[in-house]
Amino acid sequence: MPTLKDVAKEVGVSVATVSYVLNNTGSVGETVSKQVLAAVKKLGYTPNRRAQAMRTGFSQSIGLVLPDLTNPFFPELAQKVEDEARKQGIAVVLIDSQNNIEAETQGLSILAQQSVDGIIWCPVGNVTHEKKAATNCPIVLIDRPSQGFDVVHANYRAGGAIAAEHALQLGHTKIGLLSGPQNIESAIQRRNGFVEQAKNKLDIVWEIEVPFTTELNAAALTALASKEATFIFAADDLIAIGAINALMDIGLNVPNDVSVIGFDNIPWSTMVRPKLTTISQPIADIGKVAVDILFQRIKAPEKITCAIILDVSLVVRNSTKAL
Amino acid sequence: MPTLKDVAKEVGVSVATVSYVLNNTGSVGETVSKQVLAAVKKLGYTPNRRAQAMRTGFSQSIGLVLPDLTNPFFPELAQKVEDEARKQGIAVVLIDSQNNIEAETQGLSILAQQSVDGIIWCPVGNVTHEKKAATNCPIVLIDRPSQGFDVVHANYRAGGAIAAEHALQLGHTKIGLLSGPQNIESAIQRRNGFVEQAKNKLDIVWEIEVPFTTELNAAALTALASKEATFIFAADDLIAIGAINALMDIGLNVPNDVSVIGFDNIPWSTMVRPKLTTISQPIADIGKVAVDILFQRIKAPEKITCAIILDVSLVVRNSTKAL
DNA sequence: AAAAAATACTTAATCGTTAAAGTAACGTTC
DNA sequence: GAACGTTACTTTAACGATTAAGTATTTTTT
Repeated sequence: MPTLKDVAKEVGVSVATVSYVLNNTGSVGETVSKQVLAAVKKLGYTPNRRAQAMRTGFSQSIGLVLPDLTNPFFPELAQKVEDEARKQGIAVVLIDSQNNIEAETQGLSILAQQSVDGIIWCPVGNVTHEKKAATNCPIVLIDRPSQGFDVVHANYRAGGAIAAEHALQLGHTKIGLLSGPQNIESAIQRRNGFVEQAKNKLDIVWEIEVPFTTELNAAALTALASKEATFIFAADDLIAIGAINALMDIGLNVPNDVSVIGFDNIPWSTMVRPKLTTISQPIADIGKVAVDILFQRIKAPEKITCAIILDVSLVVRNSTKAL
Repeated sequence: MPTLKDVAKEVGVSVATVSYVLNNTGSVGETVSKQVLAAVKKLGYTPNRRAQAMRTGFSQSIGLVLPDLTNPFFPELAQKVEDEARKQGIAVVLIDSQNNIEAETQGLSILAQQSVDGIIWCPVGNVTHEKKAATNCPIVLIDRPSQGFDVVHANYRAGGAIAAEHALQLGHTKIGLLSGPQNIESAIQRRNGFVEQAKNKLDIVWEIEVPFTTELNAAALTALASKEATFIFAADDLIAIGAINALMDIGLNVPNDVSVIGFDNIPWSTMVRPKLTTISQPIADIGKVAVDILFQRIKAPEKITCAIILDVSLVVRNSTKAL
């Protein structure tokens, strides 16, 4: 790979001059400037980001730490984040913790070693300020807020409330709750949003905590088989799809016997039958906003943290129906 | 972040000594050695990979270039690749070209700038040796072979043949082919494997080329609506799922009226109804083998390229049925 | 016991870049 | 025309690591 030195030799100037031309700093004559640019093109020079990072402290890379790429919410997000970063010439270092705290910690350490300029992080464990300090760079959380950190996420509380309102509108009163992991803030808020809106209006006949996957646990399957609920609020689309399949497996029809609503509006929600009624999050927007905020923080670190909460909306498809 | 210098000062030795201890090179006394290790722990020193890269030429990072993370085949692969790399302390720089050649080229250029040690690449366009030269590092292709490159992929040809055999076994003779993009080697081989095995035994009544997505084009929808075929071989599971939905939308039942077989065995193939009969690729193995080969090539560049072709198998579920 | 070899370090050069400081040459200003 | 400012460069130090080469000190060999 050609270096500044090669370009300098080609033109017959010092490396400093070449650097000045490329960065628009210092003062360089027009003739030399053009010669340098021509040589850069001719040799196919591109800056060595590692060397640049050593001098400037900026590696032109960011970290993206996700809990599980096999959850279809995240590939979409990752795609958007990578796209926004790439457009600005920034590399994205991916860590998939697979919902494992140790893997996540190890991943963050790798990011610190690579000295990324910032991190977009959807945490599986608790986010502590020591963990932040260890990374030594700005962090923007996504999906899962934590005190004292910048965060971008959808309005989960409102989403939960909208789902409850939808149940009400359709005349349902017997509600089953497949709430997500209640140690994760975004799952807590979805649940609480629903429960608050349901208060005194809807009857929550059972509530089971399940992970964010299509595989329901035994308790959930038992609850579904009890046939007590006519409307099920699932904490995300994966759970909803798992529930629909489980219901069909025991001979119940969705939406005729039971209505099911999901959360996220992942691409697959239109590919399953019945198509899923769900609360739509602006996944691409979350990715874009997270990158924007992170780049801002990298340029100018900020004491005051912000929480960007994006609107959600109800998408009615075929998995819910009036009683 | 603490540096070698800090550790050296803490112990009262030179940076060289610290470096020798950490790399098990040179000769260092046991007492000093222990003191250094203690100081490393105390200060929480981790090597600055950027600086290391400048001296040694190895950045402890690899690139992963994929065509589309929203195709569920790739997140699984990415997860495995990242996992294998992380276990060895290697960072993975992700590029999602979104099936766009320009984005891919730009991504490769970013990887070159970041001086990754090697690249795992599922190419959207043609793989030329100039492109390889521009990256200046070993490359292992996945899924899409190209002359003169190391590659890891499943036995597509055999997979196609197995699918044809399955159709034959079930007594089908009128076949519809939803072949994937015929500018992509892996799609070509899937098709050819099927067609060769079908020769003189099966009647391919129509063949439509569609992209690797669930959205079928107009020609495909027309072909499906013609009801000429009783067995459809889709080039991947996404296409198969799209086909099943399209068939159901026009009132045909799968598998009673039409059988559909996919390819890949993505996790979603069990979540759609009917569950998908498909040709299973060992996705995780592909990821692991690709990483292994790449690490080998990084350690010792090799002139002779290899093609690792992994076995596929038929997974019979509910989307195919005897005529 | 003197020479040679091994041990345990330090010094200093280097990777590719940036940027502060230095240096000519030229143009202004009074 | 001397002093000053500006322009257009070059020289050099630094970032954090590795490693060849150098230097004492100790150990082994003969």
